[in-house]
Amino acid sequence: MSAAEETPGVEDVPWGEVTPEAARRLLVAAVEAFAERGYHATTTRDIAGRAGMSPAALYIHYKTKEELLHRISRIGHDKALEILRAAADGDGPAAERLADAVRSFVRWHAERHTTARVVQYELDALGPEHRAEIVELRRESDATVRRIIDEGVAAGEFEVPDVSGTTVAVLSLCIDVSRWFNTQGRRTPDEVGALYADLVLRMVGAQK
Amino acid sequence: MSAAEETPGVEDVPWGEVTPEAARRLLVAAVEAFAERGYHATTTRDIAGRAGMSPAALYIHYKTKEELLHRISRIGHDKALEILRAAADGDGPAAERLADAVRSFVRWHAERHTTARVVQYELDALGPEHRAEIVELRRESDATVRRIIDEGVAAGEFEVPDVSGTTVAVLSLCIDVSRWFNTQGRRTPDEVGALYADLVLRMVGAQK
DNA sequence: AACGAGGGTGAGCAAGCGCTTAGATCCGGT
DNA sequence: ACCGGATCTAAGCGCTTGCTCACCCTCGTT
Repeated sequence: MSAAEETPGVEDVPWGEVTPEAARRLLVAAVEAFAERGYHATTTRDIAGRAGMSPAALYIHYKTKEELLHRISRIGHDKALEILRAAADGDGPAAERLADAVRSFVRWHAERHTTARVVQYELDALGPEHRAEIVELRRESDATVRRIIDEGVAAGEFEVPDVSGTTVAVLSLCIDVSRWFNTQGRRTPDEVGALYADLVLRMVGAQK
Repeated sequence: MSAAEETPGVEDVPWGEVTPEAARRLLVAAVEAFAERGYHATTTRDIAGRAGMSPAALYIHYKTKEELLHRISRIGHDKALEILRAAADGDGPAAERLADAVRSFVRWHAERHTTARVVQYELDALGPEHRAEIVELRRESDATVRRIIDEGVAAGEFEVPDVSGTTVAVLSLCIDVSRWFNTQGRRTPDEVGALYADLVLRMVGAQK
């Protein structure tokens, strides 16, 4: 178990960086709606309604429905990448850093699976420029995980025949948690994180 | 390597079971469109256009757009389950059967990733009864994989602390191949299948 | 007291949606 | 030669969509 209790600071609220307050309410409503029904099946009226506002209010804070998705996707990817980097930049052995990365990354995808579902599975609904921007962030996530595995192999901690293939598999495994994870299910985010960290260590052939 | 060569029989053509020919053309067009843009972003006019027909022609062969998705989903899930069961019902050791299952399941998800993407990720667009029917098929896929792992543990071949969690992870890993796999990418479906079979054997602690 | 800027609304526009209908065309059976 | 069913189309109906516009309300400032 790692340090998880903390004083409620400035940016601990999930969408604390989004202001003003009405814009945040709209964004939170959009995340819920997109996660439940998908971007294309969600109407701007539905989003505004969930936020307790008229349909026109949405366009005071966002130019288009697509801009809303982009904001969600951007903030979510930034957060995901930050989580991976925090673990990767530790100074323990590669096995420990990889386990940390998977554990916290998976925990985030489980705990905030509504957000993660939108962030990870609605990429294609973005316009070309916005999509390109997000794809670049994903490349950095990939590079971060790959680096840990590379270092583990170099240090003789891991035994991995195909580093880039294994990297893709590890990220895919973690991301897909947001698709099947259910808050009403048997497992807590912490439990899934622990299970997945163990599975990934096995995948890279780390000795226990 | 398992038996995979067979004489081109009645049902080897991907959508051979769909008749008449115009209905099949529409269904194939729908698979492509749904995979590219998602169910909700696809219009009936687009589907009919890809099949070289007028929008109204669709409704001669299918009652609604949702019925098209259901037909695709049903046939796809049947095929996926059949693949898993063929491997699970083998008579070798559990490790071999698990590797076979993952290899062929992954190969299908890579080779036919357009179909698989629709089948695996557009479940929520189905109506309640159709969704329930498909969910039941997924439960059977889960049970099939779990059985192999259970038997491997019982035989002392595997070392798995959490069988149901590992089952979910294995299936999730395989299914997500259809999301990221790209025909233009570096890897062939066979290569991904082999890589994933190896990774999964590691996940269950099979001695090599 | 008057102001102006920003946040909000009700009504509604143009476009596109899933789907229907009336009628044309094809074609094997008698 | 004629029929009847199956297949397909042109046109379009009723509705919803993303988004806009003219207007109103609430304030801190002067």
